[in-house]
Order: sequence, then C-alpha cells, then structure tokens
Amino acid sequence: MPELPEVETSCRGLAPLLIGKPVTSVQIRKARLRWPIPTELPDTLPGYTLRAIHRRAKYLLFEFDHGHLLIHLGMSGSLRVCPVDLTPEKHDHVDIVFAGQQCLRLRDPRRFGAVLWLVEALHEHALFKHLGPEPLLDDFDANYLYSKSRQRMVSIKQLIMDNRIVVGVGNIYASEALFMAGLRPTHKARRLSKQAAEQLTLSIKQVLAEAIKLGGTTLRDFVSGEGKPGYFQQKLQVYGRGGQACYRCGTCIKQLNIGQRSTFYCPHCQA
DNA sequence: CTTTGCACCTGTTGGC
DNA sequence: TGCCAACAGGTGCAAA
Repeated sequence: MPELPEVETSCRGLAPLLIGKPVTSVQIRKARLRWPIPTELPDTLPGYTLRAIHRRAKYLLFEFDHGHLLIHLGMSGSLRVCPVDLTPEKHDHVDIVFAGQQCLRLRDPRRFGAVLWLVEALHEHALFKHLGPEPLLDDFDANYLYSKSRQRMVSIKQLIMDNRIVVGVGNIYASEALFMAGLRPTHKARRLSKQAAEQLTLSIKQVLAEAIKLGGTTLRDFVSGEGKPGYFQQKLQVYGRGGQACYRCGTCIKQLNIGQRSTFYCPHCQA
C-alpha cells in the first residue's frame, strides 16, 4: 500500500482533521513493530497540541512543541481517524487520542512499520542523516542523478530505489518511471547517458506527481477509515502486468527479479 | 566505500 | 475444495 503518494495522501488527509488539537491519551495495544514503540509515549504526548504534519521520504512527522512523533507505514500500514470508542480490529496497534473523542489509529498487519519519538533535530537523527533529496523538489534533477550514477555497478532501478540517491521511489513507481522514460530496469547505472538522466528524472517526478493527484493506488476516507481501490491502479502501465500486452506496442510485458524485488518492463519500448 | 542478501511479520494468491 | 509454497507496496543492517 504505502509508497510515497500514499504517504503524502495520508499527510494531506490527516492534517485538517488533527492539527491544533491536544492529545488526551495514547493507547498501545501491541508495541512490537519494526522497533518497539517507546513505552513512555503515553506519558509524553498528553497535554501537548499537534502543531503540524510533515513528510520526509516515507516518514510521517507529527510536530509537537517538545518533539516529533515519527510514523512509518512499512509495507502494510495505514492510518485513519475514527471515534475512540470504535472497537479496534485485530491489527490496530496504536491509538493517539485527541480532544473531541477522535483518535488517530495505526493499523499494520505485517508490523514492518514504526512509531518513534524524536527529541533531537530531525537532520541529526540517524534515519534522516543520509537521505537523498525529495524527488519532487528542484534539487533532484538530471545533473544530480547523472553525477550520482557515475562508477555505479548497480542497475538503474536499484539506483533510483536507493534512499541515499533519492527518497520515495518505491517498487511500483520505479518500474513505472522506467517505462515512461523508455529505459530498461537492468541497464547499468554507470552507462546512463546525460539525456537518459534527463528523461528519467522527469519521469520520476511525473509519475509520482500524478499518483499523488489521484490519491495513490488506494483511496482512503480518513474519517470512517474505509479504503477503496484507487484511481492510480488503472494507470499502471507495467507493474503487475507480466505476460500481458504492452498498452503502447502490444509486446508481452516481462517480469524478473532485481535485488529480490519483482520488476516489470516492456522489452520493445524500453531499450 | 559499494554491493549483496537477510531479517522483520501476516495475509493473500496460485498451482497442484 | 483444500493445502502449502511463494509472494506482497519497505528498509535497516551485517557481511563480503
């Protein structure tokens, strides 16, 4: 579920519902996520008002006057706002309860997600220190990607999925951006031409921007918490389409593994 | 330093 | 229909 567009959609959807509200309590039902949820959280947050919600890479950052609550959705996480007395389901691990009886509820069946409390400056934290630029900002451009790709033996797909190069390009959108750019995912990063770097940066920006505009691959109603199939799913050109005909040329879409992640491309459209 | 592969989990899918 | 292996949108980390 959560690639960058979903995280951004969550961020934008939650903000108007929660910003300006004070926390009244915190319920932790299962603390074992990727890392244990800090046990002091129920003593740390109540009484403090949520000031803002930020996104950096796929991390959501809930800003309070005394620190940031970090939430990562991992592979299967989702957030919703619901009445605090709504019975939690099996994988609803955490509630952040706000004044007004509404709570922010984290669901995460696979528990690859994370909830952390950060007091230090964000740029000093180990998780943020080595992150590359945001793909949608101007400091991610063709010159940057070209220079970072020099001397690199890895495939171009692995390069753009590397958080230290650029953040937020997940497995779905990596395949999609490479299709849009007409580049084969197996292409060695070091052999990327200046022109291809230009095309690829534009494609990454375009694919992510459009997915955000459409609310990601899953649409979520933050109040009731109901998820329904999103509009971007029907826009996917290659991801999940192994064995089917390319929409552009009719050639059979190929599927292979790159770095243990399934990868899709059109052998005719992508050189 | 770069590259590779594993680990962490549960739910769903596809082949037999 | 039922069973079980394979696989799933992420990413930090250890080891080579």
